[in-house]
Amino acid sequence: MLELVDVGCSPAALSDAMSAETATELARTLKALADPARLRVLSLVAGNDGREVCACDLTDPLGLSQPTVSHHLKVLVDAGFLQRDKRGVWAYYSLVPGALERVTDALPGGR
Amino acid sequence: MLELVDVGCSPAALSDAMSAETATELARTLKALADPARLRVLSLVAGNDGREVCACDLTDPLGLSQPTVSHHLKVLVDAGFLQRDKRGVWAYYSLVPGALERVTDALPGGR
DNA sequence: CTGGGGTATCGACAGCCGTCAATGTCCCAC
DNA sequence: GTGGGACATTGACGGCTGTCGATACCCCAG
Repeated sequence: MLELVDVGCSPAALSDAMSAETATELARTLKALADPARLRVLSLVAGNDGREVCACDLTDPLGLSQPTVSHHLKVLVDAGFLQRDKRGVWAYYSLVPGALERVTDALPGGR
Repeated sequence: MLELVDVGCSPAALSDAMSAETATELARTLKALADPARLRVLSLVAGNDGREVCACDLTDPLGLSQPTVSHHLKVLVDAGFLQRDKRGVWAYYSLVPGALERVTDALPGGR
């Protein structure tokens, strides 16, 4: 007999996947990045060489209403990408150092 | 008088943001990554040291139905992260080299 | 050719998300 | 204290998205 069947598909031959919890966590962080408006916010803040950016500076270049900008800022703060510093009437935002690097390192194949 | 008003907020002092088109494009790519199931798929494929992974190997570790897995694979292929090689009845998937690096480089502050 | 099995597609449905107008909150100027 | 302005929150709405069952496609074995 000796049926050396070449299956062409060897199930269960996979090394362990990223755990479901890790994947969910990372996905939540990536969702915070996966929006044009938020990417532009980060770009604006990052483009200012670490200087803080006032919320009032953002609604014009983004072309969005003030509540919408505020919403996006909150998402980025909650995700750990931005930090808020409210001084008096104004709110200043700046990058959290290393936040983006931490995400790219957590990606599959990310070192 | 000499009112040296310190405004505390200097609008329009921002360098140019990422263009709306670039942001939309990058956001679309990131959306493809921002899902637990898809991250685990990439992790499974990447964890196999470049060897191809058969679609039939994926539905079990993911705990999802076959159509759903097929859907996620299509999203990852369309986004340029995976390439499909259908040989006979089976479909083999492998990483597109450099796809992930290209995304991380496009991120704000992503040099 | 016929049957069987691996994949892809379709249709439907629930839940999430981005957006805005309206409103609330809080701090400063007067 | 009173008014105004900057920012946050709420509520509502349309659109997108992940999921599944059902079904179609397609290749190989016999």
